[in-house]
Amino acid sequence: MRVVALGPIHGYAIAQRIQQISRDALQVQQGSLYPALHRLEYKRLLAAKWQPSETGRDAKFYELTARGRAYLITETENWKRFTDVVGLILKGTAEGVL
Amino acid sequence: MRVVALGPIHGYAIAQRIQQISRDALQVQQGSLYPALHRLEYKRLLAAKWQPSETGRDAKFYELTARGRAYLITETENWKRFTDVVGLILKGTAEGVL
DNA sequence: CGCGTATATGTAGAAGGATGAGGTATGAAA
DNA sequence: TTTCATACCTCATCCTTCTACATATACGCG
Repeated sequence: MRVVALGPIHGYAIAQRIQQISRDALQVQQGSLYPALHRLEYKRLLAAKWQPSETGRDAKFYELTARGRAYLITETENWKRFTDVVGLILKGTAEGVL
Repeated sequence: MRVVALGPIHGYAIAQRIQQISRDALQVQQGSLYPALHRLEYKRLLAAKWQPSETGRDAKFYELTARGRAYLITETENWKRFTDVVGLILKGTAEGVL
């Protein structure tokens, strides 16, 4: 969703973008990506329309809906809280053993 | 596993510890915790023995094995790499939109 | 003594999502 | 013309989580 927030983009390009940003550290499998996009569309967090892509072929471009934007913000905060807490546990909260 | 790394501890106490460290932000359900401990024990990442707990009752105390210690270290690094990359994407890699 | 509460472990069923494999189709280049 | 990159999709399987339930013991209180 964060990638889609940068502007309308189709699924295949999302995967490339993530791989590129993460310098190949993260790759989203197509078998995960497309169902996920369908779920987000079904929940009306994303909206899709068919348009010719850069290569001239038709592709399904996704955009954030208003709900999607709100959802992304709150979930980003949740993600930060969650990883902060996990970080606390992994660091051992100053009791540094290991 | 990181909590177990602090010293032998039984399942119930692990849940309390995590909840305490996270100031109630994270609570591990018993239905997730016990099967997870069983899986880790099966994979020989944890070892268990029955001992009387602080309250006098018998409880199953878990400890990291050598494999568990190694596993924890590499997985902690993986976790850091993963969350760093997700952080990059969520921040938009300096293209700051949203 | 009986009762409730905190302690302590576990299982079962349903639901959700990732994975790996496979399938389809098009446009461009070799 | 065959191969490659693009672009979409589905399916079976596995793994994990969640909720709910089930069991049992120690301790304090009235």
